[in-house]
Amino acid sequence: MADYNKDEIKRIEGKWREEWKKRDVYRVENQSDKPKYYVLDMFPYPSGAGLHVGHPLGYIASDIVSRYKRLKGFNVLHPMGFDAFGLPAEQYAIDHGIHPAVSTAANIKTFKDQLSKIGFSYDWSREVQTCDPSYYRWTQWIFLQIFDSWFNRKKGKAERITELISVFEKEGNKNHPFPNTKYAVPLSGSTEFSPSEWNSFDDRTRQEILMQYRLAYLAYTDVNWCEALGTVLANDEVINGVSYRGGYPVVKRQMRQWSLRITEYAERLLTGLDVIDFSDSMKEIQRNWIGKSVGARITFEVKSEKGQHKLTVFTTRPDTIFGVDFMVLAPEHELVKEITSTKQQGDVDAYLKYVESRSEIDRMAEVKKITGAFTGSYAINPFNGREVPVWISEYVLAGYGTGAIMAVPCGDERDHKFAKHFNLPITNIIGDHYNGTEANPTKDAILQNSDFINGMVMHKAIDVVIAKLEENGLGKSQVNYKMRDAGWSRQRYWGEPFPVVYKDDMPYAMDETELPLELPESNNFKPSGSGEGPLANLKDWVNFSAGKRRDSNTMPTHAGAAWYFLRYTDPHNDKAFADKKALDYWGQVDVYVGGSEHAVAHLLYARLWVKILHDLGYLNFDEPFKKLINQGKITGDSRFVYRVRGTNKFVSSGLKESFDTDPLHVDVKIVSGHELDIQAFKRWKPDFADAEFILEDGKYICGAAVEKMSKSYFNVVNPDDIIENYGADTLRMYEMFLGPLELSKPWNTHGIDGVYKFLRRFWNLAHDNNGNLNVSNEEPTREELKVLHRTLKKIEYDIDHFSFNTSVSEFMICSNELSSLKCNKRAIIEPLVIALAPFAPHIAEELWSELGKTDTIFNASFPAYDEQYLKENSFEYPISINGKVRAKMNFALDMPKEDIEKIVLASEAVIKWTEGKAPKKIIVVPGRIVNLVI
RNA sequence: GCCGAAGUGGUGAAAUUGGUAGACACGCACGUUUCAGGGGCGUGUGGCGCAAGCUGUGCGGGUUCGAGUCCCGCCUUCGGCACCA
Repeated sequence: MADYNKDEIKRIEGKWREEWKKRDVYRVENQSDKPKYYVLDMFPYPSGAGLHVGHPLGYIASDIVSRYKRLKGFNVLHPMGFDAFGLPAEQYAIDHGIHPAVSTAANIKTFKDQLSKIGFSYDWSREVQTCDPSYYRWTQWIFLQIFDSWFNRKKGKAERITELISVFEKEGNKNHPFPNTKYAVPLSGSTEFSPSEWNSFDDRTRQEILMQYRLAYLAYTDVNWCEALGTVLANDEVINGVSYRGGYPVVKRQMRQWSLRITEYAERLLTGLDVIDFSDSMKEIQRNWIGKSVGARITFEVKSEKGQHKLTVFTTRPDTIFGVDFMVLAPEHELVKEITSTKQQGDVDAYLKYVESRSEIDRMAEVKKITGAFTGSYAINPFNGREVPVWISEYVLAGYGTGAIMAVPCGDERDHKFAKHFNLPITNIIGDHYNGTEANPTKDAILQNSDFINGMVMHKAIDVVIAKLEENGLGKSQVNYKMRDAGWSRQRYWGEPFPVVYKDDMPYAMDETELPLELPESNNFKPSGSGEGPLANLKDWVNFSAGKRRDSNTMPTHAGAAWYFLRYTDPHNDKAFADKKALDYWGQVDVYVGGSEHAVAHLLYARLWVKILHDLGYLNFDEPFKKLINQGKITGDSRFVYRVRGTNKFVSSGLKESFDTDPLHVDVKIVSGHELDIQAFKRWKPDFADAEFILEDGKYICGAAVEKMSKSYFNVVNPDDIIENYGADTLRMYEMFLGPLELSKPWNTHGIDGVYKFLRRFWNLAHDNNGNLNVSNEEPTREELKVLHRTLKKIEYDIDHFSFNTSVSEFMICSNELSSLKCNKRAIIEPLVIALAPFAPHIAEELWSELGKTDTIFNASFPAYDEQYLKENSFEYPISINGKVRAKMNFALDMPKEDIEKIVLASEAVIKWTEGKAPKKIIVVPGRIVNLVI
């Protein structure tokens, strides 16, 4: 027994870490009489750099929640694992010749060592690693279920391919047309076939047709090809049209690749957002990504030298149909070569050549540049027969809608600029709302020059026009989504191999019993150069048998992460991805804590996989995460010294303007606040051993900047160092105290003393000067009970609202008050120790055991607060007029009776006088009467 | 440009949802402790003012007995998307 100092903290924390492990207190069972609660962290990618203080932020929050829920009587699942496939390990292997499996295992060990010191309550027996064959066996298995499914649009859900086949046998595909006509190529001409046609197709044709429907399918899709790196890059490795690494140009190139048909789930992914508890911004990011727009498809006739053609456009504004002054096609549009007139051929060819010459970078850099060419043909407005010219231009994207638009210059800014640039006439259909120099996209104008919708308000005319289009067979209402299908092939080594075998170039699912298809051993991680991944180098593996071939691509890291939360429920199962009973028992994740950077990719894929597995009957829920909390990033607080150019002289920040200087990052460890420790600086690097300094007021003051934590900025704060000096409990509480969880904030170790002092004071409440336990069994006073119950209530409220910074404050207030009351009563201390346990488990457990408890504090129950102690300082007084309560007043207990009477009379008068406009509630506090005016 | 979030002391931030703005903590100042010290404890600390007092939550209006909180219009910062018809 000693003071709560550095050595004692080490002893306590070490002791309990051991003890908890020995007693296996974190193990969770899959059945219980208690209600379940599932608290999940986004599992980390184990990078080589180890943890910095930013990483544990979310983990601490989720740990507090899970410990609290456990104290509240829930059976809590709180697992951890590793997203262990991925590019950095592969890149490291290329650079250092160390196999990804080796470096990944080493990194995982480092992570676990660091995590274990922070006192997390993970059930490590449930750990998963996505690169483990016993795990990715089931990633591959789920992939095969997706491959074996199609989306029945009539029912809005996924079904087995066998059901589609029986539909084809009975009725052909007339009720289930190809989902994506872009890829519907196996049939010559028509995209519709009858049952008898289906039955006459050979197996190869059938497979190709089925491929068009599968939720995991092969197709020629664009990839980002980087010639300089000789490899394909993922979208997030391409920044503004150049490679993330090296900044080399990137071009689009077609390759046969796997995709997931996530677009079929666009609507469900969108409506699902309404029933889950994500932040507004997170939902908004997903909504934007899905990008739903409602409008109509309208078909125009086009007259050209070669004859009549149909041109279909998508528009969200069918009400502007009479303002159409021209049409624009994407340069890639298939109709371009059909309708280009002889006279315009030169212009069009020149333009197509120009478009082709432009790289992605050029396009992005010059978005505002207006270019285009006239095709020489005219389209006919289906309502009034007006002929308008058809142009081509880059600003119309081939990949969205139909790749063609009807241009309404008075209402659309881009169309307007285009019209002005090429001197095309502009029809005004919105009267005064159009000023002749700028388009106005309003929906509230009264329509003019608009035939049968003249005089109508625009937003009301939309449905009228659609009805008329459908009536005349000229178009129909249509919903469009920006979201594209998800590319699922990566030309990489360190990922899950696709569990398929190609025969005659068609992929067939491997048998379930043959899984996992293990990643073959290799020491060659370099891309094959042909655009294929490193696995293509392993010829024996790829062409493993005559006439049979394996896929040389691997899945993206999103694959393993799309379902890991399901595996935690039953991580050692080798008969299924998880037992149905376990899945049903744990159900949805109640709280998911992680960074907002996964807003689109990971969260959408996880939601997609769960929806598919739900449709196929494996899950009884179709949203994985009930509630999502995005913890903010913790940034680094960098420090700079200023070296006078060409010298070894360093000038203090305030004086640097008088010199020509270069800023250099300096290790934050040798700076106290902003003052540099000059001796430590001289020792830091040999170059600085005889550095000279120009000081201000005898000090060297450093410059500062908030940046991402990075080794190269020397601003990384390692949690191990904090734990070494203050202990894990202080680290945990301080990270929470720093500010609201969702906020990003720079790390600053300065305030940590406050939290440390609190823990010491709390410790001292129950200990005498010699460090011996000193609690009394006296009955607590009303005042002490008030402090206790107010604290318990506040802590409950705060944890339920994920407001951990205020709970830490509340503990401080509580301990300050108890200190000044000199309260060391067991009846007060004991419940507070339980309340503190989620935040500072080590010290709580130690106090708990000192108080004579033999069982771990985890199995205690969170003390309930009692309202009766909280209402004591004020009372409520109803104010009645004619026997009806019209307002309530709260009076402080110590308010003199005469004053209360005066106020009540005055209030009644006010309420009568103002006829009910008076306040419902008036707070009256000592020394002040709030706004009583007669 | 569009969408989302947010602007409160020297600093991190509270404000139980419309009711004493700045809790709690850092920092700072003063005091104290047989205190060598950057340690412990205590007091003070939004600004102006000796004071009573005045003023104060990005800016300008509004609603209300009462606004950090609600409404309208701006400004700034941070995130997301970016020719999506």
